[in-house]
Amino acid sequence: MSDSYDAVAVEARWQQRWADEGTYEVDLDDPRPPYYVLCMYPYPSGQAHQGHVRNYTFGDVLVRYRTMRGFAVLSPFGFDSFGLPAENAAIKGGAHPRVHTEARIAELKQSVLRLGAVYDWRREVRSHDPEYIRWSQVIFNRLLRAGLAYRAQAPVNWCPGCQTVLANEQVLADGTCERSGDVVERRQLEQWFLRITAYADELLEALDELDWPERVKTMQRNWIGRSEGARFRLAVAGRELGIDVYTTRPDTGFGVTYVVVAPEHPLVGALTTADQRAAVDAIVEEASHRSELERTSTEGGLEKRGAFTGSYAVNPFNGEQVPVYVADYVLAGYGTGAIMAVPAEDARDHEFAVAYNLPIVRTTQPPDDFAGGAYTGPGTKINSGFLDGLTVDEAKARAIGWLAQQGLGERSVQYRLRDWLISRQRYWGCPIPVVTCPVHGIVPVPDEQLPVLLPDDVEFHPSGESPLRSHDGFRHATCPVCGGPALRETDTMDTFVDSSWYFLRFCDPSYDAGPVNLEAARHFMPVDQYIGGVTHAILHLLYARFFTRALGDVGCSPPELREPFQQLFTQGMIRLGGRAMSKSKGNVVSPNDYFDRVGADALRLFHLFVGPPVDDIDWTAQTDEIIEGCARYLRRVYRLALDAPRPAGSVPTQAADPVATALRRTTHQAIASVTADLDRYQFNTAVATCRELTNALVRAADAGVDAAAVDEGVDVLLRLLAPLAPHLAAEAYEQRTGRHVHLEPWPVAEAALLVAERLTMVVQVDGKVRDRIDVDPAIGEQAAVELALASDKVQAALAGATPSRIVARPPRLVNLVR
RNA sequence: GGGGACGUAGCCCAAUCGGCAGAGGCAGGGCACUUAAAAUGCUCACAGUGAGGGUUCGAGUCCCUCCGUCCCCA
Repeated sequence: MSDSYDAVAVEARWQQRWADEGTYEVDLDDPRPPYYVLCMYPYPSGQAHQGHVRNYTFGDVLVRYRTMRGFAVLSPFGFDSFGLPAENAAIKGGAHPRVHTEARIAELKQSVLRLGAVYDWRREVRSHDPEYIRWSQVIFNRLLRAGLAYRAQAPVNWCPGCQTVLANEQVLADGTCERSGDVVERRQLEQWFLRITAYADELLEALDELDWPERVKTMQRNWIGRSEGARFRLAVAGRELGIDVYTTRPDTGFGVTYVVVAPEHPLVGALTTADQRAAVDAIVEEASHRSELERTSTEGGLEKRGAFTGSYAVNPFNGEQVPVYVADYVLAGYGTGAIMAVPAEDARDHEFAVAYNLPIVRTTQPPDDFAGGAYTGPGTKINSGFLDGLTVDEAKARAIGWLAQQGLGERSVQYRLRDWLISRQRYWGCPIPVVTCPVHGIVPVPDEQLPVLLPDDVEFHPSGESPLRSHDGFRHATCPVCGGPALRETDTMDTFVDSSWYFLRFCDPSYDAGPVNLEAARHFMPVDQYIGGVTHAILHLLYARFFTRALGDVGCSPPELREPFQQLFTQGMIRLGGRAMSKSKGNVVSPNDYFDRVGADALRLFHLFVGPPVDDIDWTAQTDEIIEGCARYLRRVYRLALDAPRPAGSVPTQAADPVATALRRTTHQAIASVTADLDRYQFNTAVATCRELTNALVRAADAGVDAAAVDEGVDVLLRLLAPLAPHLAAEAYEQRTGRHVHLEPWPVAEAALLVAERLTMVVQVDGKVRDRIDVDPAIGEQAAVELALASDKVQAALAGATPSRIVARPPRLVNLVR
């Protein structure tokens, strides 16, 4: 039964062989040009899910394809092994996070191996490894010394149920904690920050040069949120106080009819008069319970979300006194935490003004058909004193100049981006390596004493409080400066820190003179192809870009390396029942069942074939049938490879055998087409082309077409399939030729065979197809028109009329217009 | 509310520059092989491109409006 293909056995054998022979291990001294392919390293959640399969399949296709193209492809793998789920499991009575995590890693790794995706496993990195912790902490120390890490008070998301600060993404849209469901509060706490804002401009500008999806670049631009405007000081009537405001619309200064300060603004107390105290306090109290999202939304109106402080500010533009309000729609963290409100030209100010009966003065003339409300478009300035008659843009510049001249303010650039809060009151993360000494204050733990490791003998409290706080052995340390007693920092780092530099560590993961081997990083970086989910479009990718720059600037990485990921590819999501497939939603479909039933190649082929890699896919009732069809196709290829005639001399010439040449044409066109598709991530059409070639070869073999031409086609087919269905291609190729397909060069198309011998030229009369004529592809315009006019069908359609216009696009089309 | 992407056979998807709407597949019908079934092979049908308008000799492709789905920002 030579025809039967046992996918499971064959796949296991080749996986073993690639590992044993180190087929995909590369080193610094490799003479081939380097190429770095990387899939985002996963959080180890146990068995792989289809999203992993999709991701690693795409990556593996590129690794194998680039290898056949002659590159030394660096393809490492690792695990983002710190994080909340493991700790939450421990709190609920599960195993210790380390035990839990390592079991999950083993499971996930098993799935990845069975997928047949190839990695240089010598380079495996795991965030919770002591060596990785050590170097993360060294990096922290460097950033601290350079002033890029600092400690400060900041308003944070505090979950009273979990007794910890939450990251923004752990707060649900309704302002509750994703874990406990408690309403998240805003609190002022001392936290560690990384100064990503120092790189805001650079991170923004460099986006232009990146070969990334436009969508992702746009998201990053919005996230950084650069805006230009003015910052100036408003005097408070009758008081020795000034309120600093920031505005992107200094041209609207004459339309300011009130001023708003954020509930957390430091001047709230001073501005509030005795009779307004109760109302203001109520707003401040309420705002502390609302999420930022709720506060900046106008959903449900702005009534009851602000209060008059009792104070008045002076509008410097016209000298009028305007009331100062406290309202939750102004955030303390953006700009100066206070705004000049222009209800005529800002939607939220307008809504607030209507709700509180405040005056509205237009300063830009809206168009005649304007429906009313706030007008934010361009136009001529009105009611604006010295700005009258100017355009909005002219007025902005003039207003800023005037403010500066008066000594009131200046041009100012603001970013929406804030510094990165990395403190987590959690156990399962990289400890922040500092101690607090009563004499010397905050002191970093010296490099030679690193790593500061997590103690294993801890108890997890259902309250959610970090076990490090109550672990005396960890908590009590000695001051590195004086040797006296000191308290160790118990906060750990956000896991996004770990994932911000792992790609640099992969270049030489055993390097022990620093976090990054500069020579290896210069050799392999930047990552040529980075592949992952679009869910990381903002945070991970922005942090990684920041780290790459910051590490270079503090001497931990090549300083000339500014961008980590040259080319980014973001794959689509997998949905089941209309929702994203994810473990937390409990709707995952395990790949392991498919490995057992139809083999990894069939599942890979499905993911490649079902649609464009960027598109989301739906896992439906039809999915299993398509996968079954992929398995059927692979068996068909295997039979073809075993049954097709072996070479019998060289391929015949065109003149000697036109049928064989037609087959060769199909073969070589397939090479060109698949090559172009793989270069553009169009895996679905690459598979379609392979199937087309297969159909042609099966027919040709059955019809007894020249054996050498069929043999050439089968040889090419198996090489084209090698990146897509690596086990089957390897097995079939070895059976047929005795050689290892993954060590073969990628096929090259013969240019002469890419041009069709004959083409069908369409002849239209008045745009309607009237005839199709077989022509030489090199036909000239005149000859094409002559042929068209010679057609009986065309003459019949013309009905004796002479064309008034002839559009000739040889060799494809001639259109005769009456 | 603002910005963006998408909408092609029953279903998933193709269609370089605006030039024959169909490459590939799933499901379905028929036929061959078979005692039968499975497996395999061959074969057939199925849409005029969400709706409407515009530009053009010619529009799935470009422009406008509307509908629907998804994403981002508020």
